[in-house]
Amino acid sequence: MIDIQKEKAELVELFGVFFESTHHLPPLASRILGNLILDSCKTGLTFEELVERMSASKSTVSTSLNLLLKTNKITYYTVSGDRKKYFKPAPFSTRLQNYIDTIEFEKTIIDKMMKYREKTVSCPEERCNLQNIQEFKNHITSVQTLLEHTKQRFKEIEDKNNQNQIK
Amino acid sequence: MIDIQKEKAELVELFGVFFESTHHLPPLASRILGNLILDSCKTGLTFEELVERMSASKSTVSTSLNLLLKTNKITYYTVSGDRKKYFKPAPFSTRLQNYIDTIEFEKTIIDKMMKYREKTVSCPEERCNLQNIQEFKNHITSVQTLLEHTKQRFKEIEDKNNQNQIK
DNA sequence: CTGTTAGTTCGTATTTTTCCGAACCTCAGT
DNA sequence: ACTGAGGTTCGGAAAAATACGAACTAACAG
Repeated sequence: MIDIQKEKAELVELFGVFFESTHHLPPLASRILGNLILDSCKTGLTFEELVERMSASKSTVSTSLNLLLKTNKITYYTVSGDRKKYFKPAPFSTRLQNYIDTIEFEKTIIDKMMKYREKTVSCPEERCNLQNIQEFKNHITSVQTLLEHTKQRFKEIEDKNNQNQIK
Repeated sequence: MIDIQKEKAELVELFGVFFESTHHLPPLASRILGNLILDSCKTGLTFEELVERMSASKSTVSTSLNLLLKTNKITYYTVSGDRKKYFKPAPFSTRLQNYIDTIEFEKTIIDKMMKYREKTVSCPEERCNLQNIQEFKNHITSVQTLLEHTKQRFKEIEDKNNQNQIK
């Protein structure tokens, strides 16, 4: 029993470190997200449960949750006749969309860079480099397509699950 | 002329914002990386040139460059009989490797999570969720394979270029 | 209309990050 | 052995991020 608790704590910590560095999230927000992911399929965690688990203040938990909501990392649902919010990690389709958006942004920068470079090429090496950049852009476009495809698959699964719950 | 300068400054800034948020880099390091990328195919920029362009202190530029080197975002080469270092962005193959490593880390976390979850499943929903996680893991493995493939392609191009330079 | 639950907002304390300048190091030329 | 170029290292200042508590709001229950 105590081992399971410990294993869970270590996992939350691992997720924490991962989210802090890859998603650029504050420590507490990262741990909250880790906790939600580990308990995701259960009913979801309430504000108060999180305050207790994290042993953090209400204000910080509130701010963190709002940050996670704004960046589409989590969602919440409510039950009528109950004022609590039940927080869950955002569905995979949404999380994948975040990556797609990042790549989209990267592509617009690359386009601008290529336009700038075309105006300023001064040696054959630079021309060759431009080709490489185009290759790189093609590559991230493939990644984007792959992400889009997976997102669509998850979306279908998620929609089906939602319909079952409504029934 | 002045327009080109302005366009370049805007691009450095765009790259700066992008690297700060996606690679979690300090402002100055991000701008340095942006500058190196924009001037990449030329001879590379020296320490002093960077100090001047960034109008930052030597110490900060030194620290930033070492950070960028340690995280494999840039490289440098030297010319014999010249003590200067010429900094360039790391080749695409190396930059792609960074993403591959991140995904590798993510996979180990997912594996640990799945082991934990298998021990603690308590409802059919959770079992379904586990399947989704497996699907997600399969997805990021495909991304990894795609990255690996592109990396290999760039590696060949880069090796060929290096051999030409030696000749 | 009073109390309670479920949070939010705001000002501030604390911690961490980022950057700087001064002193220092190292190698090459003289 | 002295000088200068090309950096590095270290202590600290300034700025930014993170978390906190107290006061507040909004909705509902009695």
